[in-house]
Amino acid sequence: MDQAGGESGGRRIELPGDGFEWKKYGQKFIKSIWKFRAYYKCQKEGCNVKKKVEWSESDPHNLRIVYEGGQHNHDLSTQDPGESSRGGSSADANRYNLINQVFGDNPPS
DNA sequence: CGTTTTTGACCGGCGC
DNA sequence: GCGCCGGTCAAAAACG
Repeated sequence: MDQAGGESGGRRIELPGDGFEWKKYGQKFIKSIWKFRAYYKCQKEGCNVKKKVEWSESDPHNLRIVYEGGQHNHDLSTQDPGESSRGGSSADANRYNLINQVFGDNPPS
């Protein structure tokens, strides 16, 4: 990741930090929908959660993130203290109960 | 040195 | 039965 890459080439796409560590294990261009698809896996042991990122070649800013696997096995380490301590930290992780979350998705009408 | 990332290629499942 | 697609893995290279 950043530590090794040094960004000499520079990541082509900006990934929204969701508070978890993911390892990219695949990237492919789905011509069926004319969009790129990247596959990430949670790097926590016992955490078989997978993340899929899909974005269109013309709109790299439109990221559609889909979480798979359900819930994480470890506590969500949020960068913002207070948020997790805010009434029911477990509730925060609960939001990930929905197997799939979608981000972006803003087709101009 | 360790770690991570990137790309290519391969395989299985499904539909008709 | 066959073809096609999506998904995953492996290896190599580079950086601090």
